[in-house]
Amino acid sequence: MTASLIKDLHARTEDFLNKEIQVNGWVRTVRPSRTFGFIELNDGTFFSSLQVVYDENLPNFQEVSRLVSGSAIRVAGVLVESPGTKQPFELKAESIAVEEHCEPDYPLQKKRHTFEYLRTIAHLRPRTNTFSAVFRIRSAAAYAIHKFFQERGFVHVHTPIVTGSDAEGAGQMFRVTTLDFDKIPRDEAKLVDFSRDFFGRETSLTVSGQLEAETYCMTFNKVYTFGPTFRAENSNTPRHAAEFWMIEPEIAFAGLAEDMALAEDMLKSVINYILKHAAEELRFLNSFVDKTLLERLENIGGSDFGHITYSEAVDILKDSGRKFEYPVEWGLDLQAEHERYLAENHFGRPVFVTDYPKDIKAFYMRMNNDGRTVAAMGLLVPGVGEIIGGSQREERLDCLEKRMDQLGLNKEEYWWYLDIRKYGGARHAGFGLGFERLLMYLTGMSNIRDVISFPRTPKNAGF
RNA sequence: UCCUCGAUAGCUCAAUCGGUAGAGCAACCGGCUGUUAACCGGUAGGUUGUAGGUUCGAGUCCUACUCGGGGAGCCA
Repeated sequence: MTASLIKDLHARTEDFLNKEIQVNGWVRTVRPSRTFGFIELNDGTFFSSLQVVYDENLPNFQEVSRLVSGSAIRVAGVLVESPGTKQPFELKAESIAVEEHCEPDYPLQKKRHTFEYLRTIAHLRPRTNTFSAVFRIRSAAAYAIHKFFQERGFVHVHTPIVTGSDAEGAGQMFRVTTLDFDKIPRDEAKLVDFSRDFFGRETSLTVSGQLEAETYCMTFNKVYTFGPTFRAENSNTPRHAAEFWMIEPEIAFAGLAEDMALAEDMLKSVINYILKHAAEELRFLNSFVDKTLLERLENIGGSDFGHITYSEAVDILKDSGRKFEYPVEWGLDLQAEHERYLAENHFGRPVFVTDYPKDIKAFYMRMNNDGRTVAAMGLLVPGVGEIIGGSQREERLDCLEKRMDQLGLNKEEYWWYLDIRKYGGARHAGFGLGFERLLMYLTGMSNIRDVISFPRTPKNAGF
């Protein structure tokens, strides 16, 4: 007999009820009595477990009653309606074969563990309710993002992980090398001779696929990337990881307004997909992790995101009457406390902030007509902070070159990026979405380390 | 990297003024005829994060380090 999936038992119960079936899975808990007992069985296909009822007619009744949580078993029996109130049906076992016993020092218990402890057993934590919910949602959200872009004609571009550009400008980079650290080759000036390294030049892990994505945007009109990104910043916060996944769409013949509309549509689409396809998981997270989660996600579909300019944000903060630790002054970047006030107190929903002063933003952002702000946007979200950063890109070659000169950037390093402006460059815009930050918003988890399977943070790459 | 708080049994925590280590859960043994964080009884389980120091005596006070939480910076 082929094994049935617990997911299907829930989806098409009538097809299985009162029939002989087999289910393979892992024991979550056993509750034995003298002549019978219950097993919570989880097969990984569905959030909820299946209750198995067994009794002393099993030849291996004693062995089954002593099963340690975590053991892998195969159960054959009849699916029947359950007299208990916590589950609609249960499996009346006719035989239980032990696939593999679990050692008694199994670290997971039937009670609550702290997330901090579970991080030390990252290889086992997906077996807990919370993490199985988080990682199933992660999978569904990734699919929902591809679905959203593919259905709108976006081309998925795989931009390189290893990059030769040392000036992508988004942060500290991890170096990629095969040089022997005990015998580093040096040139006449005693500098490291990267011409003898694997790629014949200095290389690093990417901090963004945006510049490469822009080039494909000028071919396919609408493109997106979805891949790993690496930042060697010594950031020790619940919102930063050294390795994370980023989604970066880029659209041609479009400006900042279209860019923001795209971001809003995408977020709403992903949220609606998750509400529909991960309902069990969201219900669980709503009761045990964040009591406001479902309400927040359900409300977002019907509400429009806020829109303010940076200048308006400064005015709102100044007029708020709030005492902030950091000063609010036009030209200074918004601090975390300011962003929180805007998203959580003033708007109470996601809000786009646009048109930042040029001096606090990247060189490639399009200069506005006022000459002192750029067409940039950030999406602030309650509880997480900045989840998206984007801009209309500077498509005018002379403006871009002038800006690079002002900032002292080496134009030769960017020759191919500048070429795009020479050869039929068009207006275009895009943004970067931190996938883990989106997941924090979707799950209510408050630490980025708990929404990525094996998190890499400063001093932590043990798995 | 800075500020701040913390580290005690496998896990979650307690230990009064500095006086010599305690509970629940897990494990193990036994009981229980519908449980669902099952329940009841028992057994075992400790170099109190590491290294120093003060003291007759340190889980408790001091110093350094390691790791972790929260806040900040950098950013997504």
